[in-house]
Amino acid sequence: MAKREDGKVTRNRLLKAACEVFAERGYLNAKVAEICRRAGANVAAVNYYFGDKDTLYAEAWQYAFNEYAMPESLVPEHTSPEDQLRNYIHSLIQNFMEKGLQGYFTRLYLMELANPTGLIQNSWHDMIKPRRQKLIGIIQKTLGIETTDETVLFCELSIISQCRALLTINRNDLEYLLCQPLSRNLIKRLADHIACFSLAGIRAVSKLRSEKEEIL
Amino acid sequence: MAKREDGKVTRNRLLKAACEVFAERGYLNAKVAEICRRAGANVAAVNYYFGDKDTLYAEAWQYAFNEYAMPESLVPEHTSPEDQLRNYIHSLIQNFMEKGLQGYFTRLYLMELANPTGLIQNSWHDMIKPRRQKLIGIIQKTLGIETTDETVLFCELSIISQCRALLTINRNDLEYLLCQPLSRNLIKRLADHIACFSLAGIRAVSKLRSEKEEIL
Amino acid sequence: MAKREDGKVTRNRLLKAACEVFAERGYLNAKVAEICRRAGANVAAVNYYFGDKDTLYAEAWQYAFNEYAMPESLVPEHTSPEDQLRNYIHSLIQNFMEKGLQGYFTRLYLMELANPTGLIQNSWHDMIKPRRQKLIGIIQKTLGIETTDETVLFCELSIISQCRALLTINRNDLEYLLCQPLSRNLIKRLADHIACFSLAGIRAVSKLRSEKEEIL
Amino acid sequence: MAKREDGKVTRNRLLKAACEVFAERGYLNAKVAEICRRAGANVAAVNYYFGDKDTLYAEAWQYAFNEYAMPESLVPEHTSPEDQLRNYIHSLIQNFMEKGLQGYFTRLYLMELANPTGLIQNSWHDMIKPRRQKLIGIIQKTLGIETTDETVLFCELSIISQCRALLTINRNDLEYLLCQPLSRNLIKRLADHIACFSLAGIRAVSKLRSEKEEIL
DNA sequence: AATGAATGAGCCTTCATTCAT
DNA sequence: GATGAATGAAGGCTCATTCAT
Repeated sequence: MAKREDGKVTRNRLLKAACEVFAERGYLNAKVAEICRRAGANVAAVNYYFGDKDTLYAEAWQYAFNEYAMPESLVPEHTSPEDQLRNYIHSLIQNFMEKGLQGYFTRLYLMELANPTGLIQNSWHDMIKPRRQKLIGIIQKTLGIETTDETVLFCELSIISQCRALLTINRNDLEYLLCQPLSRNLIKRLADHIACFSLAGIRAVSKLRSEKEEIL
Repeated sequence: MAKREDGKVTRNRLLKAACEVFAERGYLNAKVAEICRRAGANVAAVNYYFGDKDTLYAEAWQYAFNEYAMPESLVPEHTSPEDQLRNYIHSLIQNFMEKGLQGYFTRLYLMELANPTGLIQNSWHDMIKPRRQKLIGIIQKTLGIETTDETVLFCELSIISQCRALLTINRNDLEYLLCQPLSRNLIKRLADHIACFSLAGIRAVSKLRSEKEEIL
Repeated sequence: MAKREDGKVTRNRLLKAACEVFAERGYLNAKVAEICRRAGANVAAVNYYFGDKDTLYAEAWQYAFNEYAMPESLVPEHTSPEDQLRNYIHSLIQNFMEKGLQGYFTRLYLMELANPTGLIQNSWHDMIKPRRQKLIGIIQKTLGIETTDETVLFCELSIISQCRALLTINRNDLEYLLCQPLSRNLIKRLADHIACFSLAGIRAVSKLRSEKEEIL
Repeated sequence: MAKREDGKVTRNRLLKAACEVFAERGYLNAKVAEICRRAGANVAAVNYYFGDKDTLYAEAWQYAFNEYAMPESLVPEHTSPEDQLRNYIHSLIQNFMEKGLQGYFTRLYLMELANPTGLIQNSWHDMIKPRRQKLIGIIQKTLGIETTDETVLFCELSIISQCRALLTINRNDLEYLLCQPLSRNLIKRLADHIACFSLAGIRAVSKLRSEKEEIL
């Protein structure tokens, strides 16, 4: 019985190590040998437990999502939509920028976006869905509508894009662009900026939308 | 059988093939052998003309930038800042979305962002600089200031991020997010959205900035 | 078909084959593939066990030194310095000339001298040290001194040079120079000659040295 | 007519460059590309003028011998055999140790000894012969005999070996062995040592020889 | 006569995977 | 159930050589 336990333990250590290495290096640069080494397991362990590298990758994705992904209840309910948006953006950006276990999922996500391996297409949308709902809800409240039309989706895209860009860019380039070193405070100011910028944006396109509708 | 071409001819064929393959597969997945094959040259051709894969990569970047990148004079002068911003965003996005096979530069750019090879750091900033100047100028005019303080750079980042995101995402995912197929018209509407959204954003943070200054 | 040997077995076969090939062909001409072939192993075996060709080379050196080098106790104690010197030279030369295929170490040594790879500099002096001590001791006794001044080192160099030269020269050239085929007896006479020649040499420079000292 | 001249000029520049590079790096490490570069000629020049690398090597040997080898009349006649031997050794060692054009031949010679390419076996002995005669003559005079028996050849070997060893060893190792940095003065003292050491050696084996003959 | 473009054979190394134990 | 030994396919690079001009 102890042995069966050991099996699961090793398997989990492999998954954790896989998240680390895939997140740090991307799929191609990640070496199964290193994953095994970090997991304290044999070189053959990956093939033994998962069959091959591809399968390990897909399972690591799931694992990362379950273990590290942004907590569901990251946005306090019962506050104004404006505050909710600000909160959402802040928590998203902090999640991006801070090193640590919670960053794995976002990194994997990013890596996959830029270099699609085609190995996780099945689970991709399902994993993303709950997060989207939250943001879309906030946008709808801000706009004062309940439908999910093009305008809402465009706003979602604008907000997500601004947040995601901070991770897409490597630290050096970001510091070069902003002409100052990254600090906790800078990140906070950036989040404030994005919230303010986006809130105004939402409202502006809201007007545009109303005008269009009136015409129709 | 056309041997002994001008030398430059083969070299250019290699560069073109390199752009294709690097853009399609990324640096690691790109095989020197395939580049040579596509260029109709011998496996040793890359070494002969460029020394090694790294150098070829850097030169392909330059080549892609020169051949395919957005034309310098993309924004008509003598219009209102609002129109200039709209124009800038439209041309940027169209460049991203419509070039089809010829969007090599943007693809290379993206790949490098996600998986920095560190091989083009020297030329990187130089290639980007003129484009930035243009956008920063527009933002300054919109804000009615001439300095390049944090607020300006934040706005630049917000705008660029929204545009770039459209390429970060692969076509299928984008269509999934927006719940409709990509069309010329959709792209136009998206550009309009980003312009409107951002213009309002700039103005909003402008106010914030003025308020801050008054306090100081 | 004897797969899954102890691991050490294959490793040792590789080391032995490496000694052979490096000794026969020198570092550059030695091909990893041939070493593996001779060891009955896969091309990747060298990488598996040693990481790369350089490390294999360094380890082969150690192996050759341990396996084939001249036995420590080559000189009987408690005899006159003259006899000891004669013994030392005889055993050194015999070691050089007679070991046939097993003279790996001396061959490697020579190859390295002529084409320094810089890969064994660390172990080099350590491996040589004990042998030197023995000879230096004999020379000191012959000179009747205990210090290790320049004169002693010059004598060491003279003696070692004469012995080593017999290996520096290939067999054909040596036979050409001496106008007779190499035989056990010729080697013996050569060793006698070097011993006699050197003994007289040591004594001569000894006198020179005493005279110098008197002047000072 | 000027063109035919150019051909010979280039050919000679190639030979000179080949001597340099072969002497510096040995046959295997020498790259034809570098030889051509140093000669200011095309990559294909070696093959054009000499057919292949091997032939160039052989011709470079001849060239080095003719151009750089020790001058015939290096030993003043009409002095005592002792002085002649001292002179011979001094000039030989200086020839070895000093960098410069004259060192090429000796270096090529050495390289070939340690890593026989088998490409110059034909000319080898012929090129060496005149130098040997000079030394053998001196030894014979010192021994007071005219025959070239084994004893004479052994002495020749002993002397040459000591001199050659100074080049066989790389500078660092030599300084390590002698516990002091190489200086012009040290080289002079070494040459003195070898002369003194060898003179005594010759005389000692001379006695041995006489005794042997008496027995016979 | 001489050159620069182009080639191909071969080498070292990497790495996911397999297999006997 | 799990491991360490062993493999093979493939990649980047070197370099002497060839060939059309």
